[in-house]
Amino acid sequence: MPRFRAHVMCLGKPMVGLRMDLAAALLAWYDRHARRLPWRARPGAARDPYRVWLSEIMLQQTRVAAVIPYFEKFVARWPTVHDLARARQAEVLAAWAGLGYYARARNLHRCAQTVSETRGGAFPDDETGLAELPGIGAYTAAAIAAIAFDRRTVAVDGNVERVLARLHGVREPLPKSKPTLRALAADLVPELRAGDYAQAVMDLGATICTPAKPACGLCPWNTACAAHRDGEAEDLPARAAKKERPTRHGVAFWLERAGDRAVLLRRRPQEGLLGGMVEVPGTPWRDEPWSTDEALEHAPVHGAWRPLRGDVRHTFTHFHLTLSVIAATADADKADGQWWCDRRDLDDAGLPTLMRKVAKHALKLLTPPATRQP
DNA sequence: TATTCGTGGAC
DNA sequence: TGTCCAAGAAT
Repeated sequence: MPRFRAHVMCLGKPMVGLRMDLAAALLAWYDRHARRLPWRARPGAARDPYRVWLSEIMLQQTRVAAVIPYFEKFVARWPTVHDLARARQAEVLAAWAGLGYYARARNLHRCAQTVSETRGGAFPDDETGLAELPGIGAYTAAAIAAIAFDRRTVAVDGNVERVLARLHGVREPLPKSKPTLRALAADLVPELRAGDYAQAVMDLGATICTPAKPACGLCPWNTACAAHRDGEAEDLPARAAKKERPTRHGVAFWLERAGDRAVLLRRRPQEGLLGGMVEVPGTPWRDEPWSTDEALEHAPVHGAWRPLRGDVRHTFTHFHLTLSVIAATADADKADGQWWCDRRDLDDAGLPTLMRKVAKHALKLLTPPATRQP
């Protein structure tokens, strides 16, 4: 690391000099290469804490490319935190459908109501106050405080952990190395431009210091990077072995109303997987496959149920799911908590991805080829 | 501290 | 096809 070492020796205060030089180099890189993202203010323009907050919640464990269309949809429909607070939870969940981790949407709505109703629409401007709000944890509080209010915080996310593990050659696997990486990250945060710095590390991690095949040749920190020097950038950070995912099984009941062929839907309970989301009625999910007779005990109505060939496969974070689908036509009225959804409205019904797969599967098998859409 | 929460792109 | 894992939080 010739360039940095020379600078350090001149200063006579090695760690301070190194830190200043690294932060300055990263900010200079950021000034040239910052991605233009919908939630980022133009240089010199005022930051909108609502947009910063909304983007940070959406970006939790979610890639930028997946977030952008959702962010645009949300700010167009709910331009301020007051607008979002006044929305029905069902509307917010439907708009969030497909983005995953639905507790984020429930907490987002609660948070908007708190900020709107008890704070006049003003978000807390420091880390401590932000962290008291639902859905805002240690990382997000630090990130919002830095990006929206230019507080000098230490926002440590997956990008920062990866970049710091490589920069310092930390071989201890995550998550045990978290405290070490946080301390190393804290040493680098500059006094000025804390918000830009936080976003710069994100961009570095997302575009240069990527998990696979990092572009070390383009990295503003490559001359200081221990992993690059030792040829092990792609091997860091190490991670504890993850345990294998079991496969669970369920049966979905595709019920069409006689006449207009509207489809029966219902809402899942607030807690747990897909909490509060719309679903096609079904059995519980368990480790063993279901026989048809067994599944029918959970059917929403009695009728001439017949299995559809094939099944629907979906993978969640911690298990695989295989759903078989059985179908029937009913004259019966809906039960409490359930409703009929016109076939043409299914795309806008707020179905999570698993349930969209169920609908696609059933529609394909139950729609006569002659009338199927081209 | 460990588990439970989605989804889709990259490989 | 399967595996990895991404701007984490809540419990």
